[in-house]
Amino acid sequence: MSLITLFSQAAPGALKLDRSSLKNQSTELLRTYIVSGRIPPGTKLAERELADLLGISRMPARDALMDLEREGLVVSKPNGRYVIEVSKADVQNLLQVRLELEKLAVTLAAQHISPAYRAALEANLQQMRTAIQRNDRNAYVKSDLEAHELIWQQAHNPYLLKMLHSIVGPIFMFIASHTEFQTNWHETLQMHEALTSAICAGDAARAVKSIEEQLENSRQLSLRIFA
Amino acid sequence: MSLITLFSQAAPGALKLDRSSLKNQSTELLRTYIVSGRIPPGTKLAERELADLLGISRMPARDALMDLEREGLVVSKPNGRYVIEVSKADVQNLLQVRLELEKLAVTLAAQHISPAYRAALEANLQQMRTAIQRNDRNAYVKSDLEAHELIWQQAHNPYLLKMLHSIVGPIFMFIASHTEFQTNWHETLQMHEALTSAICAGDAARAVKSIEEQLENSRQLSLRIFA
DNA sequence: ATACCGTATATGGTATACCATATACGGTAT
DNA sequence: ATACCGTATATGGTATACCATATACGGTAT
Repeated sequence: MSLITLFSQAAPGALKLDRSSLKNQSTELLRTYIVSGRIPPGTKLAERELADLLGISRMPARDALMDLEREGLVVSKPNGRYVIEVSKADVQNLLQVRLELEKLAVTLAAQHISPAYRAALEANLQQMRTAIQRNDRNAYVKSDLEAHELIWQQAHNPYLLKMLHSIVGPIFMFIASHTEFQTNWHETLQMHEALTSAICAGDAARAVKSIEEQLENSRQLSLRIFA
Repeated sequence: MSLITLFSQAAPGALKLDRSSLKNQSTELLRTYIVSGRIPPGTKLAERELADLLGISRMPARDALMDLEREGLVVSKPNGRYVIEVSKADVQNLLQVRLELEKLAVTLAAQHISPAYRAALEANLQQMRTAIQRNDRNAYVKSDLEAHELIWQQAHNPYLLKMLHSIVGPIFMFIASHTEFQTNWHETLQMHEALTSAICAGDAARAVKSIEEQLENSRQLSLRIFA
């Protein structure tokens, strides 16, 4: 399906951009669409088409595409740019790297625990519980991402944060493009609760164990998708 | 010192670019100069100045600078782009992340050992020994980098490789900009030999231990620089 | 002498036109 | 019918002009 069709069908109102930093706005808009699966893997992304669609010139559109390319969500082929298609090996490799980075992140977060941070983690858990009660998938995914984001922030290592951001994009895109395979929400909630409690207790070892379980779970899910 | 002065003094011949892919050539040229310290931390990098210097238009120059910005070697401030200045905290944070990635890399490399790969590692060690005998600093640094590159490649995880590439840039830049603090070459060689032997034996645990020592050494060196 | 204000200047951002190259596609010779 | 060749077309790459904004700097009022 063409890019234009996808946009005009799904999001008639989402195409307005402020007149400041068209490049960054385009990047964020495209990233959201790609990671959420609304622009599916394999979609062709041509500079001119994108520029026309957003009502801007080729330059900011081009810049946005190059950003996403470096971010790993877009690949260049000799005849144009495309949304990445994540293979089985890709998911395994991505999760393998992510695991090590997340282990470091939870370890550092557990060392930097503070009352305010504890409260933020608790508030996030509450959001997740509410989302589950209401059966609100979007709210659930959002709170899930925010939980990790909180931990990454609290590690106080900007390089680690940057790497986690960049590796998580393709993983979430992959999961989003296979919504038919649902995660068990209650199970995930329990794992989040265990992780939060370990971090709040300053127990790095338990936190590492918890994140290992959580990502092993993701790995199993992705294996089922390819099976 | 201005960018133009730095270039014209040091490298009268290095400013020729082919007419294909000016952007990538500019990126590589600049990266080499920054990582080696020939363009020192804090240098201002203006699009127009760079374009004039290379005899190209602003667009490929701009693209190159944006590449390096995402790579972490350049930062944007409200009044222009600058070569990063690595603080004490930066080095610690960078090495902390690098350690986890390198541990994963040597573990995977040890699992993928093959005769051809063994030979490549041995050849690299020989290069390093020759460089030390000849007291050739450039050849030494080159063989050092190549040793790591070999291991990263052999891990067979493209995402890990990409991350290691991007994190090592600022670290090498930092070390290069403090050449007055020399590493002990023979000590480094011994550590490389130990690491190589562990990987060739397929002994992941020993390889991890070896890379830990090596990076702890780098950390101590950088601490001395700031002391 | 000092504080302020306004203009000059430098910067990155954006739009547009043109170029090089690779692909797609249709016509033509056999 | 098939293989080939050449042109049309789409793509990203590059050059250039203009714009918006932030800073620097000099003049002027007090």
